[in-house]
Amino acid sequence: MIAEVIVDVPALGTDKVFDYLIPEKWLNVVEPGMRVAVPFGPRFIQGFVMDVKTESSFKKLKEISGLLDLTPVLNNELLALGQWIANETLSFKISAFHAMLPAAMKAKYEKYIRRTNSESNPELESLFLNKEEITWKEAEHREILPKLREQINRGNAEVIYDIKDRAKKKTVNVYTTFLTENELTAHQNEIRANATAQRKLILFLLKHLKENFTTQQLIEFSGTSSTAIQAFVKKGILQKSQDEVYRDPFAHKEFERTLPLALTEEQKKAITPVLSRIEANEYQTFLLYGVTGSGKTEIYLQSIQKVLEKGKEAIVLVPEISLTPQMVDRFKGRFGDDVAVLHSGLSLGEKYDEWRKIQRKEAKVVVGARSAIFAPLENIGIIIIDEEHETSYKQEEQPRYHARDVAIKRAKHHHCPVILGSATPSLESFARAQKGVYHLLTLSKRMNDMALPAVSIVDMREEMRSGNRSVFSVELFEKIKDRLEKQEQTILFLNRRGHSSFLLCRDCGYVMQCPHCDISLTFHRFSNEMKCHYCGFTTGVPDKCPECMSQHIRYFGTGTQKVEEELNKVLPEARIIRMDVDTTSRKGAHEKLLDQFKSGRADILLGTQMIAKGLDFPNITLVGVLSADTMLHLPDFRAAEKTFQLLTQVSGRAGRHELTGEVVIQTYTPEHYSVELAGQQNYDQFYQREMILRKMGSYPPFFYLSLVTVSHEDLMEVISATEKMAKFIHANLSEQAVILGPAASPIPRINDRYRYQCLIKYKHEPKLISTLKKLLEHYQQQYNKEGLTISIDVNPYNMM
DNA sequence: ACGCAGGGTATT
DNA sequence: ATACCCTGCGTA
Repeated sequence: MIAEVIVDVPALGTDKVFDYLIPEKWLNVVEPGMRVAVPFGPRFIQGFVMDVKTESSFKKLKEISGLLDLTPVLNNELLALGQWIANETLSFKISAFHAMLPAAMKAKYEKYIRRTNSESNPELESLFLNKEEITWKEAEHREILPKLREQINRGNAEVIYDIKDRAKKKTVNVYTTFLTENELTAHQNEIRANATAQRKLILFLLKHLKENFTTQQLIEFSGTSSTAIQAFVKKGILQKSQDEVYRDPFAHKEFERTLPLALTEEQKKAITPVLSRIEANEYQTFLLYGVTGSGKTEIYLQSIQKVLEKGKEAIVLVPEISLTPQMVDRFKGRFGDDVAVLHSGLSLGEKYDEWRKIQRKEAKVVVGARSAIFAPLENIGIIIIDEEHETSYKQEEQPRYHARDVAIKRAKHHHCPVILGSATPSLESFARAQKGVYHLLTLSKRMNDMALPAVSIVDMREEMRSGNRSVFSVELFEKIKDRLEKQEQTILFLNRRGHSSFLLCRDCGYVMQCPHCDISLTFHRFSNEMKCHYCGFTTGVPDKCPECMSQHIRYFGTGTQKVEEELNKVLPEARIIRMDVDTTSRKGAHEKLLDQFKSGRADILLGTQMIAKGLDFPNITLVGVLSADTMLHLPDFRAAEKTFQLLTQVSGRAGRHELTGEVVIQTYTPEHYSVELAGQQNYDQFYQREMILRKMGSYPPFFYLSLVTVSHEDLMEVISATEKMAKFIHANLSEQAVILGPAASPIPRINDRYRYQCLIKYKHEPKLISTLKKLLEHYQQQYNKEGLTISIDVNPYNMM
């Protein structure tokens, strides 16, 4: 028998199956979806078995050299899904498969040189330093590779390729006695009278024949000692073995069980079509458009309930870590141990264990970030994507897939519904719902009929004119003070992204730039350095302007730290929690800070992006957005949409319970429709206005986009290569396709490489993928020879 | 004539 | 990706 294998080499030339003989001993073991070790050229690497067949057109086949799994890690559905993703996103198949599995399962290669001749030989002794084997790295370091090669040729040594997983299964030692009662009694009589620990242990074992106990359990239950256990192992009374255990990230957490809540009329109306699709085993994508606080989660929970009752499984996608603690509480509270959680806050090993729990069918509900869409469930009854509009559902590295597309693909396979939920749906999804491609479900009322918070928009230019140069407008400041007096809580939101604190000379306008990238350097207070966020370049902070020598060189762009300092100055009595990358990078810090705020041990929660979503605390009655327009001016056609979504989401944090909420949005562009309409919480009108602009600009959802970015050290090379590519694309697509560019990328240089791009806008281009594939193949030689890089993003979200 | 570096190429 | 082979140039 012959296996078709995709090898672990992400390159154009190897993105196809290679045939290998299946050795006799594994004839009935090797199956599609398993990972195997294969000889590839002179080395050994990992590969995925695609198929098993009886004949090959290739003559001299090599044998599979090892198995990495005993059961397939990818079932047929996932195997096909991976190939589909590779094709749609122009990625290598191997990259797609890696994206579908926990990182722990990505192969780790280690190379050794082993001594095979054990006869006394001074040269071998000196090379191997009296060891059996040395690592390749060590040999390289000691510069003895040529000598070792000679020994290998003489047959005195060999190269060993070791392929391992990145994380191991965690095991504990367990002990069992397989002796009979009589045999144990015989042993009992031989134990010295003063060996109390041993006596206790044997009495205990007599009552628990053939049962498994860990060291801890034995000591605890029988009052014995670890020495006694070891002694029994030696005597053969106890058998030691390894038991696999899961690392449980929630081991020390109790989840309060909850029961389904009574649904409102509106919720009932929304859930009915979902339940009937679940019942009928039919695919349908629903767009659940519900204002913040309208009870979308309860709809998710009760839909899943139905799915579980039918004996099926569910996937729930949530955007990144930020809302996971609260979300996890709700899902674990309702479904207990049936829930597996996959998110980036878990360690490599923890993720691996959660994944295996799913694969072994020990979990039925998977809650997780983007990659959880690949959960190895075999009987999916529903897929839910919460905060559907979030851009984190698009992976920005190869394979550049969108979890929404994958969800729909899987749902069609499993004949089950998908729910896309959002208070501010992406224009793409809302337009599809309008067209009837998705089924629109609307929740227009907040639970308990709470009013939406009152929003006031403050023009910061006015503040500036009237002499207020603080980051707080008079109105916001007064309101914060008011909350402090009333002992209510405030959230202050600062969107630092795209507006990091850069260094600007007030006299000549000099902005400190990265010498390798066309981007300004960011000031890092913690390390007191200027840093480039793209290439990592770091330099000291100048005390005068390098251009004009002026002393008036200042940091611009207000960071959370600066706001915290200012708050401390003007409101020394306020207890502040700051949440940003710096304060939440430690494991569990996120949850800790939120708990602290929730329990009322702080008055103000000051933070970035991460506090915009999902927070639901009863005592928050004021939300302040310090500057609403930081992302409005990014070179991105979705800038207005992102601003609207963010402002609406943040505003939704206020007054979700008994107390009414207020929102203050500070902005330099109060007249912009995204700011104005977010203030009114008017999605529908925003949708109308934005759609007109999208139509005029031929942008999604009216047109699809694909972005080709070319980079090279030489500017002229990039321009001419990109021009050729634009022509090539143009020649291969229909007349309706619009090709923009070549034009310099929004960040024209990163890491000393110039970047040019070419944007393709199209409605229906069946030949697009094949054209882009041809393009990649065609320019491959150039790519190799001159260091030209081509990257293609089909349906890009990040235009940079 | 040999040695080494750099590029090109195949990997089942 | 990576190990290997080949070519070309430099040195002996």
